[in-house]
Amino acid sequence: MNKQPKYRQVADALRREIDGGDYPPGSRLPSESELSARFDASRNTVRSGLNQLVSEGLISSSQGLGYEVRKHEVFKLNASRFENLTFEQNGDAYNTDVTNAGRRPSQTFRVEMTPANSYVAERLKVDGGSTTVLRFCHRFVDDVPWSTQATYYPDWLAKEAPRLAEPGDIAEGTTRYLATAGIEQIGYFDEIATRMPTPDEARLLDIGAGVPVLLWTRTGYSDERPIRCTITTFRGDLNRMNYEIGDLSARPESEPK
Amino acid sequence: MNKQPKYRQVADALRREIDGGDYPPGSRLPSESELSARFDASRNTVRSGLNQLVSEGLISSSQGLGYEVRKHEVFKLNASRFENLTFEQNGDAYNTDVTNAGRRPSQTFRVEMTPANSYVAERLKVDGGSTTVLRFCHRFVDDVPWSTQATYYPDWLAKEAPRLAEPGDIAEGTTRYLATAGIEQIGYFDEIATRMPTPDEARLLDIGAGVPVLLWTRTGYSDERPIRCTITTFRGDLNRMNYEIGDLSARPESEPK
DNA sequence: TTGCGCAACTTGTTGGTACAAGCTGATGCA
DNA sequence: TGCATCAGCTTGTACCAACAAGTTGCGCAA
Repeated sequence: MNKQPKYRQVADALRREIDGGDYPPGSRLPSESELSARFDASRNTVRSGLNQLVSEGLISSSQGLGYEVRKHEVFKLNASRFENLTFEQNGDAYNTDVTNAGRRPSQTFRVEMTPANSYVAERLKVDGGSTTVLRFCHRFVDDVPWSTQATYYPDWLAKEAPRLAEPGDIAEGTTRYLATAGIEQIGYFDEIATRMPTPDEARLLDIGAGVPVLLWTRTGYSDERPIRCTITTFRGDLNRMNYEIGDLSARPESEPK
Repeated sequence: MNKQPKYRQVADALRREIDGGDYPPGSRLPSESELSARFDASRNTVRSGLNQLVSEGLISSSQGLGYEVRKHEVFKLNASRFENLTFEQNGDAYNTDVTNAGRRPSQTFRVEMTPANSYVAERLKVDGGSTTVLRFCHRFVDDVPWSTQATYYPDWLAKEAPRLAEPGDIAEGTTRYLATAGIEQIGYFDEIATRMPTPDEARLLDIGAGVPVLLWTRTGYSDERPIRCTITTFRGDLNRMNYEIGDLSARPESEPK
């Protein structure tokens, strides 16, 4: 006989049907009571099964509406080209990338002075708790929260490049501005991790249960020392990071889907 | 008043206490009935709250034992050095990396012929369903499942380098073997994504609920065309990927923790 | 025609109960 | 002493009930 618990049978059956295309992305699942009748299980048991799929990120639910099959269009971010070392873009690579994809970018922005936490302090090689300039972006694509980006600059750098600590955009791009101030960024160290979002992140990025975040930390170096640390938090279901290494001339223009 | 539902209050309180160190990694939480008394909530409500923390990956539960605070030591993988273009390692970068970290690596290995799925076919620029050689690794660190790695080689390459399709290791490393066969890998395209594991992946990697997987796809190119596609699936809680770009001479040897 | 409000659906929350199943230590028999 | 068993803890599964709260559309009143 079937020794799987009933709630898991429900989850497995629905997962198969979703994967098989019976319920395409964006469509609605039958209601809990219908499923309850179909599987001859109590509403609680059906809910357990649905909950499983929610925490796998396959479906989402809203009160009064029902369960919907999640649609996920991933957005590709070419990290090795993102701020190319030879071709310095003017900082809004995000804007051009999103616009090129036919989507509408928007963002909120703020600047503040804040003590470095241990994670940032370690990467900037400054003392924990010492002051840093934080430039923070909250980015949207078609008004859907997409990512948050926090860039920390060490105190000594803000003294040499005072516009860093002023509110408002730096039109020519911070990297280029720093170059005019004599600080040239010649290398990066990228770290990529994933985990489930904290409640704060889930709120900021409007992440439902079952969607992990992709954490991207980029530490930029001059020829002497680290000059910035950028921590970007992406919705894991909507983003993919790409790196090109070496000679890819054999690679055609069209990227894999 | 507090308008948060009770099960969330339970989750938030416990999360604070775990983050605050009241329950260090590896320690056990009070039992459901104790928590039920403490929060003046039913066992079901407490279970909902605990379930929340499980799906955040913060705790795990086992029948008969109780709830345990998860410990997570991340393992750093330097992807840009992993198979350096100038310094060809002999393929077991994984073994040396793990051994250097004072851990014990082990793996199972198999070779098979398999039709390419659309994901692989797109990257190898072959027809969907055409035959590929699959070399598959299931890797462990200290007997804990760590990652699975599936490398697909196109059919035409297996004809030029027949040892690819033979079972058993290629001692000098596949990259080096391919070079002797006149196939030189001169560039990579890396894609990194994250999502919740499928039930299969959860089983293979022994992933509890609430832990995402990190997906790393590396497509290797010769000067003419793609020659391999490696798909690595990591436990997201135990791994972090690093990339070095540009000149990092200013970066000291010691990596950030 | 327009718009308000309610009925009838949906999921969300919380309580209860019962039994199954896994783990641990104590007890007692050989 | 050594080992089997069992009591008493733990979480896992499954059911029931009731009400809260969000959404939708129908129908009636202005």
